[in-house]
Amino acid sequence: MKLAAVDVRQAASAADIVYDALRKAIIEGDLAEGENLRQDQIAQMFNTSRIPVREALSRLEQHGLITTERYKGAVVAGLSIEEIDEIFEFRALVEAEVIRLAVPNLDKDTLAAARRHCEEFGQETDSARWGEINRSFHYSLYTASRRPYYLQIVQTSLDRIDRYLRAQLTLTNGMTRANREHQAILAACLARDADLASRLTRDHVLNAGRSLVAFLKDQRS
Amino acid sequence: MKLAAVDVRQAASAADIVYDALRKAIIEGDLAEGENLRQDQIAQMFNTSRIPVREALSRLEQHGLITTERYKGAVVAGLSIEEIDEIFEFRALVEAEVIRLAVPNLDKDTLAAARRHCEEFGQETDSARWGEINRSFHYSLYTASRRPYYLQIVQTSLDRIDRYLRAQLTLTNGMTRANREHQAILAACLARDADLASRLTRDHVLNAGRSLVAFLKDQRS
DNA sequence: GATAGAAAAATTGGATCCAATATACAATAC
DNA sequence: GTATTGTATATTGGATCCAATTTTTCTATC
Repeated sequence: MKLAAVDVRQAASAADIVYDALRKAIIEGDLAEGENLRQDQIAQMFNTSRIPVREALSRLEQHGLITTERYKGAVVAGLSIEEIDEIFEFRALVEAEVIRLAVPNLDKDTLAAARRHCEEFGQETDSARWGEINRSFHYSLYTASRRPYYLQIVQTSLDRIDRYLRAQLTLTNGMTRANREHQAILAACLARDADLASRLTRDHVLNAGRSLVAFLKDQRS
Repeated sequence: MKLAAVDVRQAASAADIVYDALRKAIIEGDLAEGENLRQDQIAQMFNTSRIPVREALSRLEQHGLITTERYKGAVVAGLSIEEIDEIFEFRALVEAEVIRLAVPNLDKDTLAAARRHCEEFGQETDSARWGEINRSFHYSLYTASRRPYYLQIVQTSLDRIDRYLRAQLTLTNGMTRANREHQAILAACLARDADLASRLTRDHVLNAGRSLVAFLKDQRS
């Protein structure tokens, strides 16, 4: 007899499942900013009690995706223009460093995967998938930095602003610029030019931030 | 009638209280690495049920201060040398940028407060207080950067390694070097030299990291 | 005495129940 | 008609109870 070894203890708890689902829904913008998250309602959706829901909400609050008020409940967190600006500035700092650390470690397979994501991004017409492909492209390169702590921070930063980015990309045409910048970053990686890749990544993030902030300023006024 | 307005809703929940207490205990090293955290035991300590305790543990896990395994419970998280090294490298990157952004905004009062913390750090003989004073010194300057998101990240990074730093400072004499470096950083801030303050902060963090890693390598072998 | 297996105890995850608080709405005074 | 008070309902925070799982202890066997 031959069986694939599976660690059954990896089975997720109800709180994990609820957390993942809510995180995804918030990131993808399926839950509107300011929308109330009723514990009972969510519990029923997942056929569970409110206990795991509360645990999930508590975690989401730690990551800044929702805000809660005692006896009032949780609402999907909204970010001010200033907060969004700060997060993009932060991402530019950290991601520029991550790609710099990654370049020396990039192997053939990683670069090939990044190229695929890059092409996929350019060809995809379903705007709902851009956010995901964008992450895949950058992460495929970032992972080579071998800096799990950096990457975790980058992920929580991305989580906070992803919903805005997606909304903007579907409504404007920031895609073509993003695509061009992706190709330039990839080219710098292929040329093993860490400094250039770092500078381009920094600009890529800052451009996206500037473009998003301008979009939101217009939309919110 | 005239009464001072007080927002009664600020009252913390049981989960908040437990979270704060456990976070403090872990950061200060009162809970040994690998130590089991029994829900029941903690609940009794705080005269509450296990529900808020579980919420607190869930939050602590999100911040990397503990690790949990399904049906097995929570233990105080330990960091490998590599992880500690990475966190110091990350802190050096972010804190160097934060101080650079802070310098232009430093006013008289802030600088005076920083000077007090700096002197206090040099004079304090109770090693248990060094960690706290160290934070106060750096944060008094960092706050002027007006970057709440950066500061939040810096805080969680510090939280992760604080216990190791404190243990080392009590056993070795890294204090005198730290004190000298603090004075240099403060001087650069007084001279409004953002670049120098940034470089010195970067070196300060990297030096602390190198010193700690060397100490731990020796201790763990 | 050491070891494998079964029973018992301990521990966690989740469901249900109760208390505290907030919100919505009706009743009343003016 | 409007503002204020009281009441009913909805919602959250926490306690208690039950099920799933792990850890420990006991026992039989060698």
